[in-house]
Amino acid sequence: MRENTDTRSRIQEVALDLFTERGYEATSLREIAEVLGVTKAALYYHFRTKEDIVSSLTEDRLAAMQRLIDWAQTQPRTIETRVELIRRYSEELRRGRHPQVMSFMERNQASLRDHPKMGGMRDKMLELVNLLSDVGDPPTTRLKCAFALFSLHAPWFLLRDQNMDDEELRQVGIQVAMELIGADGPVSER
Amino acid sequence: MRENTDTRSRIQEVALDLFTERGYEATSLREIAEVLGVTKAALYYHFRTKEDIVSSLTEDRLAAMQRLIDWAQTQPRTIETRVELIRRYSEELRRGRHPQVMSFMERNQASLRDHPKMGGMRDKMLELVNLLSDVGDPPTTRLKCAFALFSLHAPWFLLRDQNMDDEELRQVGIQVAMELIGADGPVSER
DNA sequence: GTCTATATCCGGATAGAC
DNA sequence: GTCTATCCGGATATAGAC
Repeated sequence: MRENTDTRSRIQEVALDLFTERGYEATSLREIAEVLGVTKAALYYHFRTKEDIVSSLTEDRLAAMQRLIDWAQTQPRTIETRVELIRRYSEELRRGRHPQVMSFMERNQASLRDHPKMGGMRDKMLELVNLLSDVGDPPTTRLKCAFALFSLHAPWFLLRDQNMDDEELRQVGIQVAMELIGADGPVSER
Repeated sequence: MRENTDTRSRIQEVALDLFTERGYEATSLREIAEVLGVTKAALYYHFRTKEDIVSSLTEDRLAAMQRLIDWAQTQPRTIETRVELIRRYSEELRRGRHPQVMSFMERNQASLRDHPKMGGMRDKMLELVNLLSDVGDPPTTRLKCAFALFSLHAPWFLLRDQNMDDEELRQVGIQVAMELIGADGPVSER
């Protein structure tokens, strides 16, 4: 584990790009190898299967989400905690390949449905929505909380046409998320 | 065109289900034929290619969106028009297979990226966002308008765990959409 | 309108040399 | 750590009988 040979990392990068743009199933290992200037067999030295490449891509993301959940569960269920949860979630997205990984999963939901790591992802997302809302809340509130999380990675593809840099997009996402959970601004409690 | 042989319609139905659940690329024509109790060759009588099945599935949806855009462009750019736009969009989703088709496209974005009909879909979505906002509006408003549209089909998969019927889910979507475009409720102009 | 049979191609994955 | 060569299965699509 954790053998960060340069090639391993390059494989991840190219695979993530192609999986996101052309689709997971539509991207063959041959194509990935071709872009890297190596052969399929070379990939199999670094990853046992195609699925394993996806696993390696999502592991960091899952671990980060779990840490966030663990933290939030030790905190009081106040609006301040939720604001901080949003802030920390968004902060994570500045590190590594997290935004691309989210985009990849977003756009390949159907193909990844049976992937071993996906169940965990869905559970963690649900858990985060639960932490952003209370048991008695109406469905509209739940929907808005789900959007709040979504809002933190959505700007990269929903606002692609505006030309804004990563940090600006991130701020837009945060602001809308805050409104959606009922902190700050006019989208408050109801 | 428009030969609504029973089988043709059944092919569409089965294909839509499988494409949505297992993924477009992962679903073979053999599987579709198997579920229907016919052979692959039978499918090729009704549809020239696999892509054509997708085209037939999305055509109604695209036409409905175009009608909506055409209508809105003849109206004043007021909040009342936007409220009515949301209402009509949501009303469409009660007819035919529209919600499933949206779900299918949502979950297979990457695989469908190069599909001929997809460019039109993206353009129309963008146009609708433009009709829900004004040129000078900040990016946060644009993001909220995009979410407003999304809110009209999202309940079906984001609120899957609550057990609510189609009409209840639709109402939840509408209410959140209204808040997001700044009509009704506390999520108003800002 | 549906079948059988087949052509053609390309996918993921493995074995074993270097 | 990367290569060549190859296996095996299943994909889309077509031809032509019924």
